[in-house]
Amino acid sequence: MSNTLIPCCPPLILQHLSPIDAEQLASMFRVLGDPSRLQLLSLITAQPSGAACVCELIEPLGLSQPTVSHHLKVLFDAGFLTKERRGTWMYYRVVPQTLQALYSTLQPPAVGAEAVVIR
Amino acid sequence: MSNTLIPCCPPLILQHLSPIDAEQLASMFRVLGDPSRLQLLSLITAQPSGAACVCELIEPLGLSQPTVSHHLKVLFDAGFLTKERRGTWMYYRVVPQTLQALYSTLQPPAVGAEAVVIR
DNA sequence: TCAATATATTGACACTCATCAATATTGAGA
DNA sequence: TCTCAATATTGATGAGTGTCAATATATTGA
Repeated sequence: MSNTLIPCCPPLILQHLSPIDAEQLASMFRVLGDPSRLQLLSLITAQPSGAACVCELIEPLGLSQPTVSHHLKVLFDAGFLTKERRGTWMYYRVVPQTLQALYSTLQPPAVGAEAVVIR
Repeated sequence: MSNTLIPCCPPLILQHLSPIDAEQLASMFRVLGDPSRLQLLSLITAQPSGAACVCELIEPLGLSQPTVSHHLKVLFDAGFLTKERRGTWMYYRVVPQTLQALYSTLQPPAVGAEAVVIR
């Protein structure tokens, strides 16, 4: 009732982080560590269709076309976006599972989380 | 049953992200975008007492003392750690609320999340 | 006050990366 | 095939940053 803890989301803990895991995880956070890329994720998500072409993203970001393409490539390579051709346009779409997986790494093992959800 | 969605965690959406919010959020992710800093958070959390002094963190990280102090300062300045003097030692402790707040920004408004949890 | 220990700061260097201009590539239509 | 529009790539540049050696600061104990 008055419990302020979200049932499925126990306190965040980074457990047994090997150097390799740390580098992998850090590389994902590094991708999100740029305001333009966060705005891209936000803008694409905000589209009614859930997808956006490059030309729709240039003006709201206030960056050059090559720079926007660069950021989209970084997001794509990291698995945050998918892309699909439609004629000359390339439509990008957010992959929610990637963000989901990312912050799952900040939580205790899924077993414990599952248990809390189920019981 | 066969629903793969976690009840309390609807698809991640970054909504209405202003340039200022984007920069603030990105700066937090940037702090986590370094493997040494992730390892520091992991190591400190793993301590039975929940706290660790600098001298305990140097050897497992394999970095120089000034570099470890530097990373601790970055984490402290961003609100991921607290510090407390005990004699000549300085003990650092993880602030779970900061990590919690960080990934809350990746989710839809709490209202929607609450609703999903309750039903 | 002095010495020893723990931590923080400074300065320098190498490396990464965000950005743009210029150019290349791709696809559609004539 | 040619042209045009949309996107991607290349190369260059400047800003940021992770790292260390050297040094400074702070605390304890004699």
